[in-house]
Amino acid sequence: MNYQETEKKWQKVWEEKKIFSTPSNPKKKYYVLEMFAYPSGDIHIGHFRNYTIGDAVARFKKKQGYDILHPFGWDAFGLPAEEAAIKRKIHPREWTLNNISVSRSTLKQVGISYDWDREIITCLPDYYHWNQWIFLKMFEKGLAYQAKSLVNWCPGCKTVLANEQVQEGSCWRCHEQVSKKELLQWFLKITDYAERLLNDLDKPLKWKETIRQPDGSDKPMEKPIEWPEHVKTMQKNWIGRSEGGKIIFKLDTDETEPVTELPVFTTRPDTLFGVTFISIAPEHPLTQRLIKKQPQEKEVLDFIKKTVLQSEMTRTAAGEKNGIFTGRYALHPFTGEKIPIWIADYVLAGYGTGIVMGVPAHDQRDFLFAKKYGLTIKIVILPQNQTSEPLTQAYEEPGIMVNSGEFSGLESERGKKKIIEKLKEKNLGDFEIKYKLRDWLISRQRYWGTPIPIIHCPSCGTVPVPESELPVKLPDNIQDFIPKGRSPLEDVKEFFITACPKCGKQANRDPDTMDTFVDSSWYFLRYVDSKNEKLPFDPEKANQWMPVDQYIGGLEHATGHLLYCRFITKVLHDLGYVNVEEPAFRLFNHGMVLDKQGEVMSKSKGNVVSPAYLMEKFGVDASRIAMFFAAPAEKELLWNEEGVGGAVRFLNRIERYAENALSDSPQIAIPVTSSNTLKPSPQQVKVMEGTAIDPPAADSSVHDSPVLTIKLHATIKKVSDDLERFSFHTAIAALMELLNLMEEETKQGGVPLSQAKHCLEIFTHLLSPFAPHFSEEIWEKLGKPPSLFESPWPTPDEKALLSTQPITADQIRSALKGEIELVVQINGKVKEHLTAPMNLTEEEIKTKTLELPKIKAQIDGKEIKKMIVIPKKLINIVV
RNA sequence: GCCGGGGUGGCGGAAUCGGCAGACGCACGGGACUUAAAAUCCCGGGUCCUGAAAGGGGCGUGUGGGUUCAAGUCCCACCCUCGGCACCA
Repeated sequence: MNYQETEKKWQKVWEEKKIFSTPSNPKKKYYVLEMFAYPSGDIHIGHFRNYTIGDAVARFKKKQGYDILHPFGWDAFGLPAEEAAIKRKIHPREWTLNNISVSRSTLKQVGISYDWDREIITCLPDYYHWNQWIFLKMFEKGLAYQAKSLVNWCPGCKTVLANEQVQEGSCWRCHEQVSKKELLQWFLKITDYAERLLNDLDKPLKWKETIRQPDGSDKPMEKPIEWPEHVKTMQKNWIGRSEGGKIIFKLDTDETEPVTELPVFTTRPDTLFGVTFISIAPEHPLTQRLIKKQPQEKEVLDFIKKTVLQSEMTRTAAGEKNGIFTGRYALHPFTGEKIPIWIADYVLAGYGTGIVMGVPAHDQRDFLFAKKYGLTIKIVILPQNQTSEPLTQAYEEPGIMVNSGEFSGLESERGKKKIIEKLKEKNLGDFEIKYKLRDWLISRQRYWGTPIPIIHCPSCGTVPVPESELPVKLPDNIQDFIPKGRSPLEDVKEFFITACPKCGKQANRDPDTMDTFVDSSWYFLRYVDSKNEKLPFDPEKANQWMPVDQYIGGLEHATGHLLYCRFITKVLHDLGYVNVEEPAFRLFNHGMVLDKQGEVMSKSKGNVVSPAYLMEKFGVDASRIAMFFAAPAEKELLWNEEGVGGAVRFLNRIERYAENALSDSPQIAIPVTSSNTLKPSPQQVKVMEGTAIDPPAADSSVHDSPVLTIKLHATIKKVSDDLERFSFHTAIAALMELLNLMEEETKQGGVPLSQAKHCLEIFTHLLSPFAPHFSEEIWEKLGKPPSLFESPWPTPDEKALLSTQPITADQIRSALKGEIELVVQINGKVKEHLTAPMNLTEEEIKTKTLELPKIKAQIDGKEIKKMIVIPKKLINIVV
């Protein structure tokens, strides 16, 4: 088969017949979505793997009768476009759109079943218009706000970063060490949704009725999202909920100072009586006031200066903790005792209140700090039935409270509650829940992004751009993309200087652009109505198609994109634009593609494999089969070209079988020399012992091979189940087994032409999600009308299925004789096999087993303690 | 340090509910066909011991223990490895 011709031929048919167009009124919908692509050059083999998985799912579901939505688009804003612009002196738009057209053409050539009519490109105004719209809706609700705070600053990219974009203290993109800066920035209030984002990971949610039940029916259902457990766990850790309490320590003051409160957050209120110091983050605004006019003022200021300048990495690296005494004291809320206030570098300004109560006996960090500076260590929790002994490290487990006034003797878990309750009465504390999750910082001081639709007016303040004036277009005429630490848009006067929508006086636009994760946080909703000019999408259409039934992408987005898109979906839900509360019902994470040595593919290493190259060399279908077969889809794949040979051979064998089965005078099999030349030479037309498959018998007196029939139905079941659970490699292995048996049986002369054809037909259906072009071609050769993808997926005949699965040909043969092969073990070790009629009683089986010569010999003289008979499986003799 | 995944032939991997470990394939070795090569087809293979051979026996799923008639699968402890988080009070 000439694969290149075949590929083109069927891609054209699919397009002409609009096979993959989305139906407008879905009855039984299925939304398959792969994460869209960032267009940097052409797509690579990693993308190819991702999209091929989605393609197989979409084709399988289509054949099962679902109305499919399977769209694609481009995550087109972002820094690399600017970098390219600086390096090559071309406009980011040009670079981006060029890459899109190259990548799109590759994707079309590999025949992924997208509905290209719904394609979206986020850097075009008809898309980012709606980023701005969503931003304004959130601004109205108080979910978008501007605040001055300590934010992550990347000196490499010269812009701020969201928490999710800082990895091990470095920038996710350029890997420079991230520092902290205090800046006025825009945030989205994801923390308001922390509790829901956490709960909805496990809470049963109502889904529309078209999601299929395991039993095949289509009932409404209530169940939690089906996401991999590790993704859920990562999100839970990221959200980081902790229950505890807020406790107020009052500053020890004289009359000259106002009453000052030092609130702390703790998860261990039960250790309150063990507090021997208070520590405050160096960045905390209160510190400056505390130390004013203290004798050690200068030293403390020096310490703060030094610490704040250090990068987060060095500060948090080792266990070493540094601090300095402020000279001030706080008062214990129960005892009134004076407690020294320290400034400590291990206290984070951004979490809790930025002030911590130091309990060295029961917190390892406080312990190390106290040891270093010679502070008191006071034990207030003891393990059950133990007496107090000097500690070598903090005791952090629960226990019995001691030295805790009226609370002594209480079990610590109960004590937590009691202490807070008492403090609440005294107005010195309350129960509180804190999250590690911070609000989502979305402003970026860069050009290539969505302009923030806000105008800053000297008299009216922060004014949103009216909806009717959207989109605020990104200006084209920009000279300089080199980052300077403030947005380049500030230098584009026509853009930056504008009139205030309220008072009409001269005002400035907000010069920052949005984080590109805003674009990807709702794109799946745009696909349902990608050309809408009035709204980001029609709610009715969204309710028809949402949620995404199957989302497919890499694990790198577990705490970034996958959290943001859940957040924005909930916001849009609350605003009444969509019914679902979660964007995707099922999530699948595919593994990465690495090179032979297990190294990540990258341009700089020069080890990138392009789909275009594979297409050229092996054809799309053989490449797909090789990729599916090489490793489970969720695991990483070490790409090795040698594997493709096996895939090519597999397809050739199918083709050869088809040629034999379908030839007018099926007398012989013809060895195929290469996939392109199928011309039998006279020498080749010679039956050679062992060289070829004998033809399927045309003679109708030959009866169907029952072994093959049973295997065929077992394979239908196996492949269907495997597709459902994303086990593509075992599905292909099952097809290989079937082909092996088809050949073997045919060779024995036991397969009539009609059965050979029937097998091939079913085979073609089962192969089609993996090798779509090839399957269409065989389908056509079988005399079937195109397209194979309009023809339904086969279902196994239950009567032809054996109860035991999986089954080998030999097992089927025994079964056909009404016999079953049982394993005979002695003390759990396999010694013999017993072939016996299927319906023997346990007693008969026992007798037969003991008659086996080998078994007789082995148990000779030993006492049989017990015999265990597992019906249809095995006999174990215990001696 | 904490959380999660994983460890099975030369390699990728299979074993879906505790019941024949190594399906399927790659690479390899032998053979057939060929002037030759390629292609194709056939055969082989966990490992050790024993035997001239047919055969027979033992050991085998990271390590050590346990539960069970039976463990790759369940439990406990540990080692290695990959990924995430990392002073979150």
